[in-house]
Amino acid sequence: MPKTGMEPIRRSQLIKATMAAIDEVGLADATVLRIARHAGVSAGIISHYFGGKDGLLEATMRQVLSDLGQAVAARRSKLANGSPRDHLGAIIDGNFDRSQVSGPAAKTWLAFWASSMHRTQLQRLQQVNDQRLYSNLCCQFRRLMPRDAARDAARGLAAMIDGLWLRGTLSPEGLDTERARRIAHGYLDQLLAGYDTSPASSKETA
Amino acid sequence: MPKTGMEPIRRSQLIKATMAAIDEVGLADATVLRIARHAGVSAGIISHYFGGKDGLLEATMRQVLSDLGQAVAARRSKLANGSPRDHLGAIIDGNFDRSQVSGPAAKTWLAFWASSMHRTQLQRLQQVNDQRLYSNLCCQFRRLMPRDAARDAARGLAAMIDGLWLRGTLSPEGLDTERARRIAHGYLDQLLAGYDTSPASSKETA
DNA sequence: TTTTATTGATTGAACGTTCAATAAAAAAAT
DNA sequence: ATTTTTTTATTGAACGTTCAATCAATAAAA
Repeated sequence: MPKTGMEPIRRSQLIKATMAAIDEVGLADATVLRIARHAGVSAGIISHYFGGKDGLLEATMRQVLSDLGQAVAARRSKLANGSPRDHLGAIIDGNFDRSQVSGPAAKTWLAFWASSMHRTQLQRLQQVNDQRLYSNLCCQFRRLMPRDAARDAARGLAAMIDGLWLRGTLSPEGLDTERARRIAHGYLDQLLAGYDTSPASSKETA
Repeated sequence: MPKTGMEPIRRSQLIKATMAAIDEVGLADATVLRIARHAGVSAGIISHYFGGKDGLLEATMRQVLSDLGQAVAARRSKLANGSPRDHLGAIIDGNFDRSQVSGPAAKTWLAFWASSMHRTQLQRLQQVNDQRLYSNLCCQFRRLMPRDAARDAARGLAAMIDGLWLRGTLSPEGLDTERARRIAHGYLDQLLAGYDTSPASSKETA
C-alpha cells in the first residue's frame, strides 16, 4: 500500500515500536525483527529509513529527550514572569511527567544511560540533556542567590530529581509520582529558605 | 597448570574480568571470549565454573552489591554507639567509596540497573539492595523523628545519594566525590535541623 | 595411576544487513 | 476516462558474521 509521504509516519511508528520492544524484553533482546513486528512492517525497512539499527536507536533516544524537553517547556510556558520558585517547581513536575514515567519511556531511559557509557553518539546526547537540566535549574537559583550557592543548589536538585526517578523506576511498585514530587518540592523549599519571600504556596499543579 | 583448589581463585578472576570487560566495551559487547581473555583463561571455563554466561553475570552483580555493603559496614563499625547523624553520614560516605566510583564498578552498576528491569534474577538482587539502603537510613532517622517523617527523609536521602552518584557517573568529568559528599551532607543537615542537637561537626572522614 | 583443571575447535542458533523482486499509487499519455 | 508509464514503498529470503555452549583431548598435580 505505498502512498507517498510515508517517511515521517514510518519513522514515528518505528521509534515507538523500539520503545515498546525495549519495554518488553530490554535493549539486549530488542532485535530488528521484533521491533519491525511491533510496527507491523518488515525488518528491512529499518535500514531503509534509519540506515541501520544504530540509527534507529539514536533516533529513539532523541525522541525521548525531546519529549522530556517539551514536558518541561509546556509547564514553564504557563508561567510568564513567574517567580524562580514557580519555574523550579515546573521543572520538577515536568521531569515526572506521564511521558517520562511510563514503562516504555522509563526502560528506554535506563537502557540508554547504560549504552551512553560506550557509544559516543549517545553519550553526546546524554550530556546535552544533563547539562540542560542543570543549566535551567542554575539559572533560576541565580535569581535568588550567589553563584556558588546557586550551583550547588542546582546540582543538588538535579540529583534529587534523577534519584527519585531512578529509585521509583527500579522499585517493584513503580514510581509514586505524587510522593516523588512532594519530596522534591520539600527539598526545594529548604534550598530556598531564607532567599525568597513567597511561602511555598503548596500548590496542586499536576 | 592444574593445582587443586582453583575454584575460588578462578571465580574471583572471572568476576573481575567481567567488570573490566564491561568497563571497556559495555555489557552488550562483553562476550565470554573477551572476558576469558581478560582473565587469561579459556572461554570454556566460564561455563565450567558458572554454568554459563548468565551465572557469571549474576555472580558479578552479587560481588558489586557485596562490595557496597562492606564499604558501608566498614565505616559504620567504627561508630559503636554513634549518633544517628554519624551513622547517616557513614552511609553516605560508604556509597561514595572508591570501590563504587571506579570505572569498572560504575559501569557495571549501570548495566545491571538496566538489565534488572528484564531479568527476574537480577531484579531480586537489585531490590534487596535498594531496600537495604532505605531501611538503614529509615532506621537511623526513626531515632530522631516520627515514622512518616523518617520515611520521607530516608526516601529523600536515598534518592539524593543515588542521584548524585548517577549524574556524576554519567558526567564526562566523572564523579567529584568531594562535592557529592558535601551536597549530600548538606541535605542531611537540613533534614536533621530541629531534630538533633549536635552541630553537624563538619568532619573530614573520607 | 587416578584425579582435577583446562583447553580450543566445533556446532548450531540468532543476528543485522542487503538487494532483487513486487506491488500499489501517482503521473503521464492516450 | 482509460490505459500506460514512472515513481515510491515495501518485502523477505539469502548471506556472512558472531556468539554461547559443548565436549573430547590434554596435561599437570596428587
